[in-house]
Amino acid sequence: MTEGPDISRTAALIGDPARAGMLAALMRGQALTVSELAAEAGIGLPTASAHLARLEGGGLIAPRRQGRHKYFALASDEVAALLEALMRFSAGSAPARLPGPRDPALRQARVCYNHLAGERGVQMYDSLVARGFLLAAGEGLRLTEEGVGFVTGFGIDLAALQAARPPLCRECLDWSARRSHLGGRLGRAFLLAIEAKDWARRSPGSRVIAFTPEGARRFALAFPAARADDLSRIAGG
Amino acid sequence: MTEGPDISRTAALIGDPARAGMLAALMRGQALTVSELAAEAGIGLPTASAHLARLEGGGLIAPRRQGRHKYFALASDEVAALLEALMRFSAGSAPARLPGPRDPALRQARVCYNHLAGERGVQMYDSLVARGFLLAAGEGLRLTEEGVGFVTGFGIDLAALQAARPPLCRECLDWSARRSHLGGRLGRAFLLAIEAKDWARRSPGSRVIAFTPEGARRFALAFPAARADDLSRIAGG
DNA sequence: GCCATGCTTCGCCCATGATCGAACCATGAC
DNA sequence: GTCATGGTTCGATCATGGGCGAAGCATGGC
Repeated sequence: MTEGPDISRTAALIGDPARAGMLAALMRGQALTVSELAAEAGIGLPTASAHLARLEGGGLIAPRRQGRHKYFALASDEVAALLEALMRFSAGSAPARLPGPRDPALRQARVCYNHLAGERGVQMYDSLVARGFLLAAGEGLRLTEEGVGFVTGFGIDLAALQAARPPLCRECLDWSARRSHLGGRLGRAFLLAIEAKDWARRSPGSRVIAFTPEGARRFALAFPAARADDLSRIAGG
Repeated sequence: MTEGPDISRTAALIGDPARAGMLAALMRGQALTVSELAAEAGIGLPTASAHLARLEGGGLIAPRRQGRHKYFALASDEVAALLEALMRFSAGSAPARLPGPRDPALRQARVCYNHLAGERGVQMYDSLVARGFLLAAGEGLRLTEEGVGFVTGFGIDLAALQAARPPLCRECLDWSARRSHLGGRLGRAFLLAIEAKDWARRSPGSRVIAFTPEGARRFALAFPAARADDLSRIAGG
C-alpha cells in the first residue's frame, strides 16, 4: 500500500515539542548532557531520559559516555540537514514567531551543527562557487584545483581532512536565507579556521555566531560576493 | 529557549501513519479525493476528513473542489522535497522493509510529485549538468544558452514555462539514489515530454514509471551518462 | 567502606488525539 | 420536488504516550 520507506516514524520523533527542542539545541553542534537537554526542553530528568532513548533508537542522536555523564550529539550531518529542511519549510508557514532581537542575528550567522550557516554562510558558499573553487554537480560538491590552493591558503590542513570517511563537501539548505551553504568536513574546517583567526566566536547557549567588526571586514574581503547579475538569474530561472 | 521556527508542528503532522500514507500517495502527483485517500490510508471517511483538514491547515496540502468531489494535492514542490528528504533519511535507518518486487522498479524510475525521480531521474540530471546545459549555483539551478537549445529541441515549449511563478529549475534530493534530480517546472515538462514521446508511462495507483524497452534505449541516448572519472570524484570528495 | 551526583526504571495520572457510527449538509442526477 | 452520493460534524470510546515523583543503579570522589 504505502510505497517507499516509513516516513512517519522519523517525523513522529521530531514531532514532539520537547524532542524538537532538544534537537534544536543540539544544532549548536556541541554535545549536551541529559540534564542540560532536559533543562533546554523544560522537562524533568526522567521524561528527558525517555525522549532521548527514543531519539537514539530512531538514529537521530548518538550517545557518548564520559564518566558519570552521558553526552548526546546529532547522529550525523544528514540529521542536521533534515532538521534544517524542516526549519526551512516551517519558517515560511509559521506565523512570524516572536520577532525577538536574536532572530536577526540568527539569520545573519549561526552554527548549523558544526558549520557556518545564515547569510554569512551563504555568502561564503556563493563566493567559493563564483570563483570556481567549488563545483556543484549531482548531490556532490567538488573542490577544484584552485580551490585546494585557496583552502590551504586559508589555513586549513586538507590532508588531515581527506583521511576521514564522511563527505568532504556537502551543501545544506538554509532555512533563513533559503539558499545553500557549505557543510561537510570542509564546512566545519572553515568555521574552525574563522574562529582560530578570531574573526568571530560562538555565543554560548545559542546558535548565534558573533563576528567582530574587524572579523566581518576580513570575512567580506576573503569571500567577496558574487556579481549581482549572476545572482539575479539564478533565483527564479 | 528554542531558536528558529517551530519544527515540531510540521513534523507531528507528517508523524501520523495515516497522514504519512496519504502524503505518500499524493507523491504520485495526481490529486486524489477524500474517499480515495481514506482507502489509501486504510481508515474511515470521517477520520480521513479530519486528517486532511489538519494537513491543509499546516500548509502541506491544498484542496480543489470539483462538483461533489474534493480533490487534494500537495501544496507545493517544497512539500514534495521535504517528504523526499524524510524518505531519504528513513531509507537508511529502516530495517530493510519488505523487499517486494516493486521496490527495484521504484528505485529505477518513479514520479516525485510531478517530475522524474530515481536512477533515471538522477541520470538525466547528471547528464544535463555534465554537458553544461544546467548550471548549479547557490540553491538555484540555471539553464544555460546551450541548455535552452537542448530543451527546445526536446520538444518543450520554454516560453510557456517562463510565464509562471514557481522556479523553473529546482534540484530535489532523491531518497533511493541519494543524489539530486531535476524538479521544478522544467522537471515536470521533461516528464511530460517523455510521456508524450511514449518512452514511458506511469503505472496507475503507484509511483512507478515504466519505461518501454525502446523508450529506455532512446532515453539513454538522449541523456548519456557523465564520464566515470567525473562521478567518482564527486561522491566522496 | 561511605556519600554525592547523574541517569534510568517504575508506577501512576492525565491530556491529546485517532477512530468510528450516526446524523447532518451539499451537490448533482432524475 | 426526490433520491443518491460525497463530505463533514458530532459524540463517545479508547489507546498512546507525555509527564512527574520516588525509588533504584551506576559511577566517581573521599
